Amino acid sequence: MPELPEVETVARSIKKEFLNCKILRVRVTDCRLREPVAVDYPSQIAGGVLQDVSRRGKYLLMRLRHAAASEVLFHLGMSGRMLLTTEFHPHERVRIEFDRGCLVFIDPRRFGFTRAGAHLADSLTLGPDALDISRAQLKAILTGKREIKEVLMMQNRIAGIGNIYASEILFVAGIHPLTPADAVTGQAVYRLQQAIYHVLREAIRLKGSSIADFYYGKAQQGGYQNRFKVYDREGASCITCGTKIIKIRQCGRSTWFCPQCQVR
Amino acid sequence: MPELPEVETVARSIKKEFLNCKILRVRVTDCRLREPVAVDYPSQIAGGVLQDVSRRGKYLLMRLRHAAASEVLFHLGMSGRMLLTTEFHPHERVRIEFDRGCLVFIDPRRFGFTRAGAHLADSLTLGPDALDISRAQLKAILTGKREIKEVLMMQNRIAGIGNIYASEILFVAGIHPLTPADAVTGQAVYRLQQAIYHVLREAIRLKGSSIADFYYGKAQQGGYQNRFKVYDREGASCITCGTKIIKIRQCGRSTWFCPQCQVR
DNA sequence: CCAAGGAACAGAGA
DNA sequence: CTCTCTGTTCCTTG
Ligand SMILES: [Zn+2]
Ligand SMILES: [Zn+2]
Repeated sequence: MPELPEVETVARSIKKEFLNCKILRVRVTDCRLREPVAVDYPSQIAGGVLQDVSRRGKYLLMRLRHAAASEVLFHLGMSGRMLLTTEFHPHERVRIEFDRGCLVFIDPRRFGFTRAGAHLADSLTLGPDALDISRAQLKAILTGKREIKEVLMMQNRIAGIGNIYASEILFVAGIHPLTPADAVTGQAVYRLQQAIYHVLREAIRLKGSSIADFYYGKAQQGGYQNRFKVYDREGASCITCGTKIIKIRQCGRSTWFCPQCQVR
Repeated sequence: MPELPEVETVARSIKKEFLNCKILRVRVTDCRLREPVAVDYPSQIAGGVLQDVSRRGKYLLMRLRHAAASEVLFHLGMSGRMLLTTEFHPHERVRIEFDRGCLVFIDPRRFGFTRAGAHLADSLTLGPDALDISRAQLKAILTGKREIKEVLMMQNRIAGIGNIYASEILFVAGIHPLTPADAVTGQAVYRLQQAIYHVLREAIRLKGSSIADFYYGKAQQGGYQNRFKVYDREGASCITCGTKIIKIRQCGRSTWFCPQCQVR
């Protein structure tokens, strides 16, 4: 799950719980993530006071005062979660103990990572954030023969969209996922921009999608998984026209769409 | 059971019984396998004459003449068996009636499948067959940090080895199952190649392993289950040094080994 | 530069 | 006793 809406949900829950709280202790239960957790990670952030929590694309950024490192960065990968709990979890990797409670990073598949330092956001080569990309910016990234589905997921062009929301957005925009990016022009650009905004906003409002055991904060579940229009609905009826939803393979990932409503 | 030696045994028994025999009728008793049996499966192979029976990794391949489909492919999954019998079996899924008798595919757990068509073997992304992998080929697949036990079971790297023979082979080679694949070098590669060859050859000679009610052909049993050196022998004494055999969990499967004889 | 595939990883589900 | 799929990203190979 951890695409833009899920990371946004997580960021908000952490901010609500721990803003201005102090980090007492940091425990790295298992450092073997996509990027190994640095040995000095705990000492870099211990003693820090949480000054802000924000999101950049799918990255989570925490700003600290009074710690060696001024920032902590997280990427949740495929299966990463951030829980507010004191209980131990089998796939727990990092535990940050605030004065008001614990924040636990759980990541069964180890595709996520965390890093402490300064100006960490600057090192990320991200395009404009999907939530507030302008129409001109969107138009500018729709270049080349790559398929539009793939381009929507290129974090260096537009940040925050992953495999679930790419399919959902293209359905709402009425655009066929195999369309070359540079063939998305005119009205379609406008529809795409609207679809990106509305799909992501609605998903954030519902606290993201909870599939495969995803939850956030105090083991709460999101609700967008009940609103999927095409994702994981192969063979089911299109909610608009009744045609059977099709699943195809695009650059190693699954894409779902309605062959009737989504034209090239 | 259906790893390389069992599938080889099954292939030989079918070839011996039905080579050049004609398929009179095909009945799909229950099409709900891992991959549903195609509706036109019976019509694709009825009338065919069995020209050859072979094995690719754990797959069974039958070549036909005079039928719409030139090949029939089987994978036995976890619990699949091929019996030469006229009697009905409770977990029977497909029955192929030759002029000389019946071939029945039985699969209680439904993890196997069968498919008719042309060039079916080409669609399988299998590595070199474990029975005739060269030392250079073996060396080439021993890359990455994955554990050697897991790599031996990756069908796209080396085809035919499953959970039973992986443990047996590593014991004979004197290699610890947790060793990273890229740390298996030099003499160990040679020992591994030899172990693969000899363990599988011996198992084929004994008609495979019969556990959990596996049998083949005319309800015959294999004999390799009486030769297991480590598989399913947790707590028993190592046949070489007397140390107690240990069972561990590796990527969701059980692995058995001798902590004394098998070093990293 | 682009495209495609693999690698890293663990669990669920068929 | 099996295989394929999954929310991501990065690297290598043409
Ligand atoms: Zn439709
Ligand atoms: Zn021993």
